[in-house]
Amino acid sequence: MTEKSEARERFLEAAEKLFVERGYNAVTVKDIAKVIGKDHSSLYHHINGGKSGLYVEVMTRHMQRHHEALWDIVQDNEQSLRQQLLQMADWWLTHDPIDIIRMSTSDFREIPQQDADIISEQAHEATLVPIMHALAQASERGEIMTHPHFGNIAGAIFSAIQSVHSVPDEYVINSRQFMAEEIIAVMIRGLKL
Amino acid sequence: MTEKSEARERFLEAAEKLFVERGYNAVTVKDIAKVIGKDHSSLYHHINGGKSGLYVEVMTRHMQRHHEALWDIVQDNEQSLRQQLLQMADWWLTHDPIDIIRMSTSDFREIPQQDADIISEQAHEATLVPIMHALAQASERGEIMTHPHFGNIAGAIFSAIQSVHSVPDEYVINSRQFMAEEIIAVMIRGLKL
DNA sequence: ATTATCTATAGATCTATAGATAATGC
DNA sequence: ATTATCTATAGATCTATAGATAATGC
Repeated sequence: MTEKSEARERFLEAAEKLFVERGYNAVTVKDIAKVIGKDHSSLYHHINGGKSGLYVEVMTRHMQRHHEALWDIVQDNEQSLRQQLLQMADWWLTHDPIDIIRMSTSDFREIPQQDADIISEQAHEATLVPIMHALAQASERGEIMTHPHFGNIAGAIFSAIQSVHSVPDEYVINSRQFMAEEIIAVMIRGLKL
Repeated sequence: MTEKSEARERFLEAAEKLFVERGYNAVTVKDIAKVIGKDHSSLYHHINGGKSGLYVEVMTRHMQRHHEALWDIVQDNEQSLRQQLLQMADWWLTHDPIDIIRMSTSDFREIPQQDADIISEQAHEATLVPIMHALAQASERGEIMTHPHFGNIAGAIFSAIQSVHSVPDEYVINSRQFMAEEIIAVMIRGLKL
């Protein structure tokens, strides 16, 4: 195995897309190899730890990408909670849904618990923590009330926005971003002083 | 196959529990049979359509149960949106999470699309429609504002409450019901006139 | 010479069925 | 006599590896 390799990178990207879209069990190593037009046996030349090792590597990276993007958004919009949440919504709705429940009830059953714990923690850092941070800043500015359990509220906001993903195309009003905007408006209004 | 049978019913119940908990692909017919201490080949004596037929039958029933429970709650608490939502939250948090995303991106890939469409529609009727109904009633009473897209708001409320399921035990504040109560309070406040 | 890819195949697991044996209903 | 359960096994699929062949780097 080589750490740096064009082919390896393509395997990782294909795997990330499929694992995130369908979950661990609905993806075979053949599915992944097929995406980039190679035989699945080639995958084992580039990846350590087989399918489950691949999942762990790829999901770790996936969460890191979300983490970076979210913190950039938080810092680029420091003066407006609404702006922060709108930008987050835009990011989430232009990427695949993050199905925490599926990960913990299905995917994590197939990998070592130690790895599951790491990915779980990363998911938390990449989703709820940035929202909590934005909420805390906004309450310091007096933009919203202080709330004793911002973690709980952050979870609600995250899931509410993610829910827009599961609206079928034919029921979308204007755009998914618009729907998220409506949800964010209600949430912020409910937190106003 | 016999429609009415003690053993058949036990197979169905075991299957419902496992499919809902883990999703289609993370459950084998052996897992299901093991729960009730029978060989998996016995399952085929009671069930038509094999594993996928079993899934369809069991998930249809699952959604119908939610549907009935939710409408009972709506009708037993007609004068208070808060009470309706609190009761719904209590129901959802004492049952397994309803992972619509997992169903549509993983489970439904393994069953005929026609069946997937039916279950999808049932899930909609069992979750969002009751909330929409409660919201419409509340706006008629003047309890909350009229909002042009109650479907969107209902989706947000449903997902926000469901999100409490994915909070690990050690991070639960008071109880999961209490956390749902906080979320409901913010949502209702955001919808007040 | 080293790295990447493919062919072939082992071994495990999974769904499903045939057919023998056991349990139950009349 | 009918219904339910188990044993045994077929056939498909999946992960993983060994080893031959092709491509690439120096």
